[in-house]
Amino acid sequence: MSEGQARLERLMSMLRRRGVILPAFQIHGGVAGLFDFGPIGGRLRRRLKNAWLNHWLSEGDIVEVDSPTITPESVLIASGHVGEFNDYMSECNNCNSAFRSDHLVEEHHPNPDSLNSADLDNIITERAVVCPGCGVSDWSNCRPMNLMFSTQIGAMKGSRLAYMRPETAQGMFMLFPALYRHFRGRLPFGAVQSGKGYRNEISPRQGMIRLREFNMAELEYFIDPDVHIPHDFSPWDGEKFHLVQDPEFGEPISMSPREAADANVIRHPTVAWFMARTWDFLTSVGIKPDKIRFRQHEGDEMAHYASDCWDAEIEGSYGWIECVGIAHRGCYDLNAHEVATGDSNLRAWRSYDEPRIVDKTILSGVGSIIGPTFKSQAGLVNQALTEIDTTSPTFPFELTLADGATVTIEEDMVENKRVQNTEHGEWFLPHVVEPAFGIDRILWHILDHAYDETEKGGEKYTVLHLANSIAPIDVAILPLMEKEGLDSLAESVHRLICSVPNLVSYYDGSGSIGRRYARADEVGVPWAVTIDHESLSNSTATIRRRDDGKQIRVSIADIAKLISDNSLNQLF
RNA sequence: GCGGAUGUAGUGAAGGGGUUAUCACCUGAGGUUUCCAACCUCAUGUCACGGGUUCAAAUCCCGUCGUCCGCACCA
Repeated sequence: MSEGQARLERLMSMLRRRGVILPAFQIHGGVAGLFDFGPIGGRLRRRLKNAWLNHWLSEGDIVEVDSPTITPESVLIASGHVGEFNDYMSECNNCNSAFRSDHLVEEHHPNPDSLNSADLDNIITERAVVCPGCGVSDWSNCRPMNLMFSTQIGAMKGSRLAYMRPETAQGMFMLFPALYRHFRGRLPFGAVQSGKGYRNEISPRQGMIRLREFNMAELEYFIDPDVHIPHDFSPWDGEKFHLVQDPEFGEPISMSPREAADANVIRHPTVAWFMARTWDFLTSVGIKPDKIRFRQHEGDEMAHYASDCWDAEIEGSYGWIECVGIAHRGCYDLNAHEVATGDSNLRAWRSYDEPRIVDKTILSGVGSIIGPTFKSQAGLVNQALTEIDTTSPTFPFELTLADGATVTIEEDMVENKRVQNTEHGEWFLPHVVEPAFGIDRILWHILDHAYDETEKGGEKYTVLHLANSIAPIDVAILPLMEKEGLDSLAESVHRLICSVPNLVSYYDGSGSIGRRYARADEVGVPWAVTIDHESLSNSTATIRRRDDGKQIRVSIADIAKLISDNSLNQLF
């Protein structure tokens, strides 16, 4: 076993032992890909999610929403997830490799995605498709592999097929009309949502990296594609981001976000801006800057909805792992839901600078002829006539109606008509830039980067260097000994600190003082207050800094304030 | 799904047809200790589940479930 793997195992043992992250349902045998967050981990994740939420809410034009995890099938059909996730798999009976059936028939069918399982099996058999692995043509029947968890809403006959959401984004698209009203029709604006997402992985591996139920935090930022947003890139002018471009466009390069946007390495400035803000977030919660890179998706790995996508990848024990996807989704989703539902509220209004007087000539059906000729179809014919481009067709011509029927239009059935309209603006589909964060993956890398195995007095010593802002416990309260009133004073300090909202302390009185410092260091408690005899006489206590063990003496009454306003470091 | 490995206290490991299943660390209580995993005494807690063989199964056999590693899959 490599040293890296050995370190990984020691880290995971520690996380289990100390109640940070544990395999779920262990007494029932456990389930791969599902984890519990214990007393330390639960708090850590809460702090991380809060940090994420505050990071985006501080922008001022972004709001928080929350939508259901159970999602009706039709939503996910419209979004493309049902099609994308309902892949058929064929297995080679010779070498037991499994492949996507539609990939196997790609050369024999123009649109393999549209085929059902029987068609796929037929083509594979008739064309004697050979196994890419072993070259033999001996296939099992294909089976659907749905990566979404399905369920029903309601019972029995009245039930409706649904899935556990594979992403939170669709919920935010459903809320677009409410968001649009909330912001009184002014783009750009955004919405964030953090919550659970589900994916029924065939075989989850790599611990926290591939989960079946995971915490995601997504932001949908709605923009007018025709309006240039003047992003301020100056905060990052001194930073060089590690950008791995699609090889088609160029070599990996180091650039500030401003340079990358100007040079069109990042194609949309809003995408560049979100990449920069993502970098801010990751570094603020303790991800090491030199272990972050942005990698552009290559054309063939782009998700079905994305038109340009950059992943923030973080390097850790499993190599470079995608932790954030920043995608320019265009108007894909709003358009898809508009088409699926016919709902007209998924658009935004764009006023023209000047009202436009549109003067045009259109083909108009002559009612006295259209009516008797087409009878019940007459309405559809008139409708279709207004939609054709030309005003001077050659007669007679075939006209296709909305219901698919075709009719023949003679010259005497139509006449040219001049109409004049004043248009003050237009309804358009906003575009969306979506940064999507994998909270669990980020959390894992925070732990991975913070986990420091050092030596102390010839013994192994581990410290978790968590950022103060996300440390699950703010301070440990330790009586030097549990006697002579030191213990009761320490208990009261502990309760005092816990009574302050958003401050968490823990009391530890067992074992030598050094052991208790070690216990606190191992789970990343940044501060340790020690109550000693001097505390009894003058109400002061020592406070120890985790990362260097240095101590200063402060008034007990000041401790809560010093920790909550993060000003302690200035006293050292 | 396939192949291989595997399942023993909170963690990490040893062992094994026989009556109290072992070790270290950890945890708890007491003692000691005036600031960095000290020491002493004591204590809690374990053989994945189900069936079979047997006088006796944690051990052997069968099955199930789970986990890990490869293959494949991974918007």
